[in-house]
Order: sequence, then C-alpha cells, then structure tokens
Amino acid sequence: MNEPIIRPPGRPRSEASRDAILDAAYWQTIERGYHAVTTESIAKAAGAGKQTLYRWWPGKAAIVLDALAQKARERIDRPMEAAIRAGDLHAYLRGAIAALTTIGPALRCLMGEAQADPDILSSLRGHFVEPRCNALRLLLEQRVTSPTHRETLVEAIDGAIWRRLLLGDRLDNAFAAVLVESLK
Amino acid sequence: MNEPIIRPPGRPRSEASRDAILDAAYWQTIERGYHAVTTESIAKAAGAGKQTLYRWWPGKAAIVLDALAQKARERIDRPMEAAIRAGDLHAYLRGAIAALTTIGPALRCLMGEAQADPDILSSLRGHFVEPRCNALRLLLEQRVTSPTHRETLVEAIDGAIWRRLLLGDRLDNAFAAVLVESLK
Amino acid sequence: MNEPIIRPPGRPRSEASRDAILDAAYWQTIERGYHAVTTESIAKAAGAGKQTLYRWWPGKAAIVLDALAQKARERIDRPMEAAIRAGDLHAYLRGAIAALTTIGPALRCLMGEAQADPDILSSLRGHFVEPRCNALRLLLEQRVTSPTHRETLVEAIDGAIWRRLLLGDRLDNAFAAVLVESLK
Amino acid sequence: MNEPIIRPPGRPRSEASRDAILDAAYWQTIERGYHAVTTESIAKAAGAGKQTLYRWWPGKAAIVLDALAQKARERIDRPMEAAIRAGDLHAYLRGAIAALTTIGPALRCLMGEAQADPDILSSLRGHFVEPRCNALRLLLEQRVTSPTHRETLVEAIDGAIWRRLLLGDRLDNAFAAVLVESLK
DNA sequence: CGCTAACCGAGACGGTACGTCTTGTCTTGAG
DNA sequence: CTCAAGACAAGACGTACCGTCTCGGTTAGCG
Repeated sequence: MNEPIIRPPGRPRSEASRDAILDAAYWQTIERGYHAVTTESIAKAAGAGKQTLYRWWPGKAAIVLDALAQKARERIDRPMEAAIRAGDLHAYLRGAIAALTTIGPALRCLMGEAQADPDILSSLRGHFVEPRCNALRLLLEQRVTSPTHRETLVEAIDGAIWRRLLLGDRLDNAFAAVLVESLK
Repeated sequence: MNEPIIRPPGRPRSEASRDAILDAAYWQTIERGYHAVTTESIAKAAGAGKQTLYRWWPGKAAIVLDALAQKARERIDRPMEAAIRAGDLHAYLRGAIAALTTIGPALRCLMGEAQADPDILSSLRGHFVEPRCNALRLLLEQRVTSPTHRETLVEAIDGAIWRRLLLGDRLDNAFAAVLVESLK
Repeated sequence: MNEPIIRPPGRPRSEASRDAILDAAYWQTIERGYHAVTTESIAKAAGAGKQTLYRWWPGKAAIVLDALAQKARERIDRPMEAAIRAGDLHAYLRGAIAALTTIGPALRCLMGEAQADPDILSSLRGHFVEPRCNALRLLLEQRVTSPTHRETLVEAIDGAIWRRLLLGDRLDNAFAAVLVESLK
Repeated sequence: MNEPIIRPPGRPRSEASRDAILDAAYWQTIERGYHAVTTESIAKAAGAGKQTLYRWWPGKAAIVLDALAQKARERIDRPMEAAIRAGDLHAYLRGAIAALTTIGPALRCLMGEAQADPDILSSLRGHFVEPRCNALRLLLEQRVTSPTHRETLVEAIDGAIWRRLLLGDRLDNAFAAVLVESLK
C-alpha cells in the first residue's frame, strides 16, 4: 500500500518551465495569431532554451495545441460540467460557443498542420472534438431516442459550430438559440 | 463597328504559362500535400519563372486555391448541375461528398492560411462554401417551407460535411444517405 | 615530524574517475578527432557525470590537453630521457617526431582554442613546446657555442617540426635525418 | 577574336555582396577573434542573407579564410614583390613578419578547423604557406647552392615564423634580423 | 551512532551558433 | 511588357554542443 513512486536518476523535469512554455505559447497565439508565433519567441518569453521545447514537444504545432488544450480544460470543460449535469442543452451551447471566440483562429491553423501530421490531428480530435461530441450525446439522450439519429444530430450541431468558426462567421448566443430551436 | 479590342503594349500574357502553373500547383498539392508544395517547386514543374507566379498571384495560398477552384469548377460544379435541376438531393450529396476526397486535405490548410489573410478566406467562401450552400438551399426549397429553418438545415448539412472532411473521417455514400435520412 | 597531510572534509576526489576521464578523452581524441569529441561523450565513455568534468577542469580543451600531456609524459618524455643523457640528437629527433604522429591533429585544434584562452596557450607551451626546446638546447650545447645562435637553431628546428605537423606533411625518420644533416 | 564570354542565364552573382561579406568577415575576425565571429553576424554586417553565404562558401571557416587570403594578397604579397625582385631577404622577412601580427590569431584557429576539413587545409597551404616558401626559395637561390640544404632552410625559416605566430611570441624586426644573421 | 561536507552519476536546463529551408523581390538577357 | 533563370535579403526551423543546475546517493572525518 506504500507508494512505489521511484524517481528516475538525473535532474527532474522542471514543471515551472513546462508551465511557462505553455503559458507563453497560449498568450502569444491568442494575441499575435498562430503564424506570428515562433518557437524562439515562445522560448524567449518563457525564459526557456529552445532545446527544452524540442525535448518535450515535437514542434511548434504540438506546443500550441497543448497550450490551447490546457486552457480549454481549465476554462471551458470545467465550468461546462454543470450545464451537462443539469441537462441544459441551451446553456451548454451558449458556453461552448462563447469559448471558441478566443481560440478559434488558432484552431483553424492547427487544422492545417494536422493534414501533414497525424499526431496533431488525433490530439486535436481528443481535445477539441470528442469532448463536445460526448457532451452533446449526453444532452440529447432524452430528447432523441434513436441512437443513429442522435449521432447524426451530434455531427450536425458540432459541424455547424466548426463551420462558423472556420469561416469566421458570428458565433453568438443567437446562433446557440437557433441550433436549439431547430431541434424541436 | 470594328473590334475595339486594343492590345496593351508589350509581350502579352502567356496563357500556356498560366495553365501550366495552375496544373502544377493542383497536382503537387494533391500528391504531396499543401505543405510540401513550394512556390519554387511549382515554378520548376511548370517551366515558369518564380516572378511569373508573383506577377499574377499574391502568394502560394492564392495559387493553390485558384488551382483547386478551377478543377472544382470543371469536375464538380458542372456535373452537379444536373442533380440540382432534377431536385435530387441524395444524388447531389453523393456527388459533392465524393468530390471532396481529393482536395479535402488541401482545403484544411487553406483554412489555416485564411486566418491571416482575409482575401484567402473570401475566395475560399466564394469557391468552396457558397456554391454548395446555394445548391442545398435550392434543393431544400420544397421540403422545408420555413426560411429560417431551411437556413439552419443548410448550415447543419454543410457543417457536417466540412467537419468530416477536416477530421479525416470517412466521406462516402453511406454518409450521404444518413444525411438525407435525417431530414425525414 | 608526522605527516602534515590534512585531509579536507567531505568525500575525497575519485582517482578512478579522473583516470577514466583522461583515458576516454585521450582515445576519443585520437580516434575521432578533437571536434568530434564532446564533453558529454567523454563523460559517457568514462562512466562519469558531466559535472565531474567541470568540477576539475575548466572545459573540453583543458581536459583534452591534460589527457594528451599525460600520455606524452608517459610515452614520450620518459623514453626520450635516455637519448638526451646520451647526447644523441639524431635519436632524440627521431623519437620526438615519431611521437607526434598520433597527437598531432589534436594539437592543431588546441592551438585554435588557445587563441581565445591564455590558460590553454600557457599549458600548451609548458607541456608541448618547452620540454622539446629544453632538450634541444641541451643537445646543442657542445655543437653550438654561441648562445644566441643556439637559441635561433632551437627555434628553427622546433619550428620546422611544428610546421610539418600543422600542415599535415610527412613526419618521418627522413625528416629527422635532414634536420641533423643541415647542422653540419 | 571576339569575346566568347557567354553569360549563364539568370541574375548574375552580386560582386557587391561578395565584397561586403569578405570585408565584414575580415574585420570581425581581426577585431573580435575567430570564435566570436558568426555566420549570422557576418551576414548582418554585410547586409546579406545567410543563404548567400552558404551559396558560395561551404561554411564559416572557408569565408574567413577567403577574407584573410584576399587581404593578404592586397596588402602583403603585392608590396612584397619589390623586395623579392631586389633579392633583399632582410627586407622581405621584415615585411612578411609585420604582416602576420594582425591575422595571426585567426590563422591559429583555421589551423584547428583544417584538421577536420582537408579543403580548408589545402586552401591554407595555397594562400599562406606556399607563397612565402616560394619567395624564400627564390631569395636563397644565390646564397645557398645545394637544393636540399636550401629546402631545409626554407622549412626552418618558415617554421620559425609560424612557431612564433602560433605561440604568440613577439614577431618584430629583431626576430627578422636574427633569422638573417643565423644564415651567415 | 549520527552529522556534515564534498564528492559521485544522471540528466534536464538556458543559451548560442550552426546550416537548411521557404518566401517574396530583384536583375539579367531573350522574345 | 512578359518570360525563364536564378541570385538576393529576411528570417524561422530543428540540431548540436556548451557549461550550469538539481536530483538521489556515496564516502569520508568528527562528535
């Protein structure tokens, strides 16, 4: 029952560095846009060496994706759990849509990177597609009885959101309302 | 009454070069992926000088987008007109979905470029979003009477297609069938 | 009257580590060349931590120089003492020249490092220049009576040897014979 | 009788860039020392792109060597021709020795680089060893009749100069005088 | 015996330079 | 004025090595 956590030899990884890198990556992406962010600028802002980035991530895309995913976990998924437990689809959609306004542009670019890198794609799915689909599936459970129909609805709602995001169309409460309305 | 077509002075633009560039851009994008294509590789393959590319297009993204759009017009929009005139939604969706398998990956990347360049975004909309939406709007005219509901449906169907494309999910006849089924 | 060797507190320096480091530095330098040797590769081969290198030497150049100097003492200076005592200039030159074939390339590199680091330069002088000059001075004592002329001869002979070494020219017995011949 | 100089197609190499690069490389090497010079700092100072350096030279060592060789041709070999034609060994040595004070430290480093790169070594020979040896050979022609003895003397004088250079010893007129004196 | 001090291996860290790659512009002669 | 060819400035990329720092663990003398 005791903890068998044995530390490997050598200097342990610096969590401070990890956090500083992800933080710098997040804010630079939000403020300057994905293309203007550089591995070097991240390293500089984080007070880290460039090699430290490449030791733990395969490249810029992975770092930014990780940074966005962490913030999404903290700020989006956590607060959204209440809406999911309450079964309030409208509230959930409002929240989910609002959350996308900041990270949307970066997600578009990561979609592009994902074409050439399957790891990026699967990470993108795991962090930014499946969580919302799972939530929608849960929230539609009572309203839609047929599983296949429900799945199609999930895809349609999730797809409509992604589409607006990628095309730069308005993502506001009105859009959330329209989506809910169309289900009646 | 004679033809008022006066030629500007100097050597006229070479249509052969234009076609060779678009052709090279198209095939390299399909075969190697957007990121592996470079302005230099396009110029080389087209037997063109790099300056000729930049004389007529603002950059790589615009060239590839133009190349994809041209092929799409030739191979997709043209054959699809029959389905639209016949009002056959199912046939239209089958065709539209099939057409995306080749150019899909490149469109993802262009989505990324579009974040930093509004011209790319509007070109992307004009060539690859609005045509399909217009077709869907027409095809849903009889089935769905409410204009707002119809618009939401268009967004949902178009969004579901984009979503599968961007996530690399299967885009096949079964998916077209599911979409049609869900409208009943 | 007892030994005043007072040990400092703490764990004493490991002679085994010191020897392993110098040995690894020597052989890697001989076999791969100075530039291909890394502080990390030395540490690895010696089964030592990198900090142990930097605790006792100021950097890579100093380690390699130390390693070469130690081997030179063991294999060159010691056996050469016989020739010096016997006053046999020809035998001494043959031995001195033969000894350079292995460590020559590394000495060239250390010459480069010495530009930026005076400590390296003075160490280089002390280990690889002055011993030979002292020996030559001794061996020329009877042949050349004028001290200034003798000094110039020492510089000329030592310089000719260094020159061939640095230029990668042949350093063989014929060269030793030519040098002796020119003194008659 | 007409000039058959046909230009290859494309933009010709910019002599301005070439000169600016060599100039920047020369002065930075003299003022900061070889190790402190960077391909990037050369490019920056020359107003050139880094790729332009690597298009025409294989690396930093080759650039610096070329820069030093060019200056040596301009400032050393040219003015020295008078002394050679006049057969004035003493004047030649004074000039040759004076010229080394500036570029000496850099040559030491290039000697080090030459270990790993035969091209650098042969370039070093061609620009900085053979010219002086040829001059010495010429100047000793009358004084020393035996060809083998003359060759040994050339090596000894050249070697003594190199030796002082590499060891950072004084290279002044007194040294030139001593060398001449020892030949009598 | 425990305590303190300096050592040891391992390996992550910040930093710097390298050489490659791509973009978009500029400069030739030819058409 | 356009075209092919290709050199140019700019600057991001990912790699390699350097010398430092941080762990857990070891080995001595001293109390």
